[in-house]
Amino acid sequence: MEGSHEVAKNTVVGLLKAGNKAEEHLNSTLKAFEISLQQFNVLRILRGRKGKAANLNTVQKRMIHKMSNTSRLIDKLIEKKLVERDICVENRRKIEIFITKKGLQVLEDLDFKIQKTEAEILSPLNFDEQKALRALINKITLKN
Amino acid sequence: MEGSHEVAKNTVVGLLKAGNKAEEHLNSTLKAFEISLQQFNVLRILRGRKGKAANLNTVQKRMIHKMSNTSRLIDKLIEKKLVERDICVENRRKIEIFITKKGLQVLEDLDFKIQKTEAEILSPLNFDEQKALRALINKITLKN
DNA sequence: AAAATATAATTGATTTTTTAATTTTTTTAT
DNA sequence: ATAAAAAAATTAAAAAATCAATTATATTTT
Repeated sequence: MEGSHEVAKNTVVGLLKAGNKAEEHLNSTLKAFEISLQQFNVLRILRGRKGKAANLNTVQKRMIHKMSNTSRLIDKLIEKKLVERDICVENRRKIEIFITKKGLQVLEDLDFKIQKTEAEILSPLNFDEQKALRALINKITLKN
Repeated sequence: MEGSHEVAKNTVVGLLKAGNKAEEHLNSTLKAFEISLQQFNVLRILRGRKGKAANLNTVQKRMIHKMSNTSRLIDKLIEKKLVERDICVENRRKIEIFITKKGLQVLEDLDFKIQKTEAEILSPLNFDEQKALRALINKITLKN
């Protein structure tokens, strides 16, 4: 019988590899648009807010990355005029971030290509397997 | 019924998050040892060779990262006396990398802690779920 | 055999990421 | 009301990763 830790080890290593493979695929699709995966994620988060602003804290929590990095990442997006930043009036420590028209446009241009890339990443799995994978992964990430 | 692309999208995002979460956990365990996850991976790859040397090319292929980075990563490990590098005699373009006694010792000291961390990462899943996850993930990464 | 091409690894320059410290504002405690 | 602590974001310094160019050796072609 297979050692329980052997399974855990392989699974974790596999998780790292799969995540990195996905990242690589996506990054190569985004490269032509001169946008990084992290920048793309921020844009998608902001689009998801349907016009409402998000503060950095919120964005950062939904992302995988460190706050100080998110801060600079937003700087880059501002330089590219894809988002805007305001100081929050109720709490001047906070900032509010909006996606611009141009940002929305870039996302629209990207949508189909990213969709294809995502399909490609998961192409070895059929629909039910994809759902099963999602369920298992969600257990890991949503916990705690 | 759920849109097929919606599933793919969520699954890929989940994959990225899960991978990053795992990386974070592992890095925080490794931090006390002043070793990065990538360095740790190289050490494990070398240990897996049971005394035989590996050339950079081989190490790099098993890793996720770029060759030029692997090169410098090895430099760091050499500085720490965890590995050694020789020029390959049959083909002087290649190099051969060995793990040292000290490197093996560090890995041994780490083994149990990493094992615990891996278990922790996967703690929301039972044994069968872990095996299922591993199988699905392997389909993704082993393909092509 | 010499020139051209390919392979393996390294190096330099730049960009990203991380860690730690700092600034600004708000909240809490005295 | 003032001082201390906490929260939100930024910045500086250091480490790691990426991209492109370079060096050194080996292989292939003419």
